[in-house]
Amino acid sequence: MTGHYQDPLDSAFGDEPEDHAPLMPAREPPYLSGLNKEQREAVEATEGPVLVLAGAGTGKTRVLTTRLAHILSTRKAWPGQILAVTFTNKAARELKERIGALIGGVVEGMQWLGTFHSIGARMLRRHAELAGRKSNFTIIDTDDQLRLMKQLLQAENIDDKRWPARTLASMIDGWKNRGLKPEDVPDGEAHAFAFGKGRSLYAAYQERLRALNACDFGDLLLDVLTILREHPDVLADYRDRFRYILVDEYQDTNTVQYLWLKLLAGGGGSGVRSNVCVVGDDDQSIYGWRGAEIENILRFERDFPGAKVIRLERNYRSTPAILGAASGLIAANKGRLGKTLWTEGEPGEKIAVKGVWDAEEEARNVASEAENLHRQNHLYAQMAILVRASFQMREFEDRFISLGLPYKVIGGPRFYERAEIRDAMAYFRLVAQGDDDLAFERIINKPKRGIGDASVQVLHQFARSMRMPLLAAARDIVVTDELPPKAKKALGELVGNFMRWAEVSRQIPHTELAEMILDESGYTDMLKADKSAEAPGRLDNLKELVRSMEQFESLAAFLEHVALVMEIEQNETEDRINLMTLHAAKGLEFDTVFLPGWEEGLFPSQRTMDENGVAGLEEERRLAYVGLTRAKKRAFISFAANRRIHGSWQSALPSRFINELPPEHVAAAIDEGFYGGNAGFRDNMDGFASTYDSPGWKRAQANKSSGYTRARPPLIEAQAWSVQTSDPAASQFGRGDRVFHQKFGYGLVRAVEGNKLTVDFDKAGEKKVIDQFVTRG
DNA sequence: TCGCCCTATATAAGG
DNA sequence: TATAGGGCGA
Repeated sequence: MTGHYQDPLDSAFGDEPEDHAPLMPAREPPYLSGLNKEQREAVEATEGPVLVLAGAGTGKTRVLTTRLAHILSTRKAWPGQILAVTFTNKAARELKERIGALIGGVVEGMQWLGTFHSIGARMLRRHAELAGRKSNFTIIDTDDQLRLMKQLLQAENIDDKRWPARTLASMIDGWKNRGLKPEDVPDGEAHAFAFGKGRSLYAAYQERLRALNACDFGDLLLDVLTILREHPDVLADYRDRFRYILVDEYQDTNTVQYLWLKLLAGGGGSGVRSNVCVVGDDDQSIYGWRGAEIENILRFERDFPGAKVIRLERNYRSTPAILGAASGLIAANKGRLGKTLWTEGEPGEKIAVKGVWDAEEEARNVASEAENLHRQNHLYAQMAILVRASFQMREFEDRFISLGLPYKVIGGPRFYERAEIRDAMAYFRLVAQGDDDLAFERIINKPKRGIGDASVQVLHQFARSMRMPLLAAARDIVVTDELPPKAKKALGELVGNFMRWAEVSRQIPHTELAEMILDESGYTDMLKADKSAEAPGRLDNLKELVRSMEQFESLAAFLEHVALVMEIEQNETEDRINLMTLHAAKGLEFDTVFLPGWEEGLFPSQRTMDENGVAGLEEERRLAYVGLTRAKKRAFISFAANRRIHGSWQSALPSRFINELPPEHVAAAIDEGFYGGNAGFRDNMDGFASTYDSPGWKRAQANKSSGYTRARPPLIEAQAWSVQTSDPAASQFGRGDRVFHQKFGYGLVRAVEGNKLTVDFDKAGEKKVIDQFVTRG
């Protein structure tokens, strides 16, 4: 049986002619065998611009690696003549490893295979002087970025309560993502921050970075773009060098990356017909909030006239049922390039959709389902729970811990983002580069050595007047009487330490140096004295940090790696269930996928819809599509009628995405007891499918999304799903009423606010509930 | 300068 | 509900 899903938007492009020259079978290289027709075409179409639309699970990575291997083994280019860009280090690593496996041995010399940022850093170090920097510039992290901006706001006397540094940081990031230098920022946008100070703050920030010989992640791309634009000789050199260009996840490129690429690839009427191949899937574009422009991929054929478009549509991952559900869902989006994914085999299990009372029950269900599968010899490692927001993880973790079910969280705070690691890194950075003021500020009083804000201010003043970096200024200030004796002594010791560390750094291995710094600075002692629960873990992390330094030749090499990679590799052999956000799941696959929290407001996220309207909703829908297509064999979707968000209870309707799943691929269930004591409704509702097919349900959905007349749904839905939409004035309860709630029991109404009641429950304490969930008691 | 308490706030997270 | 950061008293 074949699942074949017609996509109504599929006619956006015509079929490609089959015009490639057939290879002689006898001489066919082994790596080509096993590729399907389209994959093979994508591998062999090496010349001219190519867009490979790779649907979920269609063998994209295989095509990418084979294509590169093909170019190398047919000697079309040397490794150093290929530019291959990815978004994540993981993807870059995987490419490198798999090419090696294909052509035998390790690939040497692919120095231009990497992330946008690592390639940007490489280029910028080569031409640093053209961007007004020295080639040993520091790459600052988001912490440093924020600290710097706070200083700028303070210097400008801007109230950082009203205009938080975070907001400025994200505005500047946004501008950099769009390739805008301070002078390019449109007036209107510059005025959006602190009464028109946005642009000058951006300029001041850049000025400070330059003075610090530092740059942020955005600069790694924007400065390179500027250099390529303003120095035709440099551009010509790179154009000449890169015989083949390959970009992975093209739908995630932002404007700077796009402009950068277009310059290098010579698109847009430059007359150069370059061999640029971009690979991506418009249906999996989920990073608009990070600056990604889905338009880039939609527009590729116009940017590179005569581009060949190859669609990979045969899915090797999921069952027809899963693929059918996902295809049906994504069909609701407009403005797609359109693909018709298909697969072979038995239809497989339907998507299980289940409504539950609250998040706790949802977690109980998922856990017991997982245990069931595990008893039937399914590996936990082949199961994943994909949530929209990380706060949803808590319920699952609680449940797994109490059951002793092994789990692991993917993503989340990364190793190099931990405070203790950043502190240690700041010490190392400062030893390597004495004028790294941001690092110095970070650790000047960590561990506490009696140098408070006041002393730091004095030091700042002094450094500024002497036009010196802070560390050098500290060395000078301790022979004056500018500082109080205590601070003066402490600072003197610190400066002495740094001078000594810098000295011995030339003589001893950097791992030894690292240990010396951590011990002599008092940092390890501080953690040893710390009796909090986290302290031992932090000490372990520091040990791990020193251990990971061993793989690097020098301190400088290590620092560059950390700045760009931010993660530490860990080998995983234990059988554990995976818990992560939907975003973190992109590119992964599992036999079984649990998709909890499909509720209006949570998924699709209300905030995204408020901020970005239909485009936001469509991105949420793509996220749902990504989630579903992670599943190979089975998917479980659930939604909870009630959820505690930031401590207060909220009720929600099932996600509209549930309604958009083709019914033939869905098996729905309502949990027993969902209607609690409300006997009489249960008979109508024994199958959820009948509910959401019912006219009442459709009407409720229509009212929900139409936005204006929010009619109160019929009582039956009101009871079943609750509403956030009922008339605020209509609460039938008043202060002092005695009420009963299904979950919390009896209580006394303390306050009424629209349809929200604050109830003091006898057992559960004070809670906010929606009036539809209580009855008179 | 340190530490405690109070209050404001709350997606997603790559490099 | 949890946490982070600011304000204020010792």
